[in-house]
Amino acid sequence: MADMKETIKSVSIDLFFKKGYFATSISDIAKGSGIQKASIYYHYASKEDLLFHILKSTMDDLTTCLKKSLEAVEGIEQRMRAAVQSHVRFHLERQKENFIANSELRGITAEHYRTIVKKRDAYEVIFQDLIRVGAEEGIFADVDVKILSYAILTLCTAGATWYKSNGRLTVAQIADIYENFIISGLKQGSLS
Amino acid sequence: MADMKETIKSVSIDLFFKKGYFATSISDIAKGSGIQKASIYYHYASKEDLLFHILKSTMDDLTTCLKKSLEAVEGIEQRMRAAVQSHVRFHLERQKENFIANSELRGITAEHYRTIVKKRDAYEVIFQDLIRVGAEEGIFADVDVKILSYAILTLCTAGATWYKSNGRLTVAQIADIYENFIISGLKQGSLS
DNA sequence: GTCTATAGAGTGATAGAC
DNA sequence: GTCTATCACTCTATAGAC
Repeated sequence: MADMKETIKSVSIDLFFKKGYFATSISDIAKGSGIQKASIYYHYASKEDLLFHILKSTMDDLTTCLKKSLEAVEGIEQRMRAAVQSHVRFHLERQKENFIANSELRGITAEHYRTIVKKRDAYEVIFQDLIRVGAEEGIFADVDVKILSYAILTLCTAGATWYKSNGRLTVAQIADIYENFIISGLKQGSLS
Repeated sequence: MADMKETIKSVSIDLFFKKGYFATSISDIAKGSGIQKASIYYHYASKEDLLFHILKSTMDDLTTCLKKSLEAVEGIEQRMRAAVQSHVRFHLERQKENFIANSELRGITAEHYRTIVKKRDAYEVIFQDLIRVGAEEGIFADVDVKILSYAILTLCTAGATWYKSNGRLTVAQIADIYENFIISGLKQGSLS
């Protein structure tokens, strides 16, 4: 109970993941946090503000994580492999937040929505550039950049829907499976 | 206004797609249908009953569509290609229902949930069998059947999130892109 | 920083008239 | 088959005490 603001956020992530944003009440969050519901409003301006905080920090951390993963990697194929690894791992390791980030965008105001979508677009562009340059260099097949970038991202994001941390496969194993599948799909039979 | 029961269902699909199940009220549905909210309950027992009707018919039609697409097709690779085409097309052509089917499962009762998941599992098994047999026959690489089946299905389902019917690509073009990407990913560089 | 109390609106659902 | 009226409840959010 060190930091109540963080406790509330953490409890909210659990509840939004399990029940959904609209199905979760401020009362539920208060109960989970061990305080009265009025006290929530000392830490967050509104329920929407709380959701926005979760979405924003998740998107920021996701982007930071990707950029860090690409820092020292050279060559388009290796960079794409690193990008996929980063994306998959982040989504599995912070499963709940990522699930919320992908399913509760309708819960935020129009202005906040624009902020999040802008961040998401910038993230997508990094993948799109990798696909485009890879195709230009002949490493990848001549594919539709937009569609393939959505495909790759959704594919990896999907893990956040069904992944169980005590399941059959580790995060590293799942990331490897996706990495190989995606690289093969991008090459479409052309030589490496 | 021919059949009010169908009108209510159709209006609900639009609203659940746009705002989400929990964010949509019976009052909203009544307004959209041009009747009073009490009249909804003549046609459907509850709001949850309405959602379940939508989910159930979507899943049934999806499965029917797949089985029909596979009827006369021979050879594992061709069958997988046909299955992917069927899955993508159905998801793009009935975008709203499919989006709801993939995002509002938390809105139904435990018993109804089991009914839907059972249908979904049976659908997934068709894809898993194709991957498994394909790998046994050496047509596909020796991949993880479960993970790859989830990957393939989510990939195609994703279209329902971003697809716009007046967009740059037709349903047929998108289906072809996915088909090639997936088959390449399944083969992983091995010969056809 | 957390509490009790409550405002004010909206919710799903039902009763009974027509 | 649709209506009006209403029940019983829950919701987000605020006021003001401590």
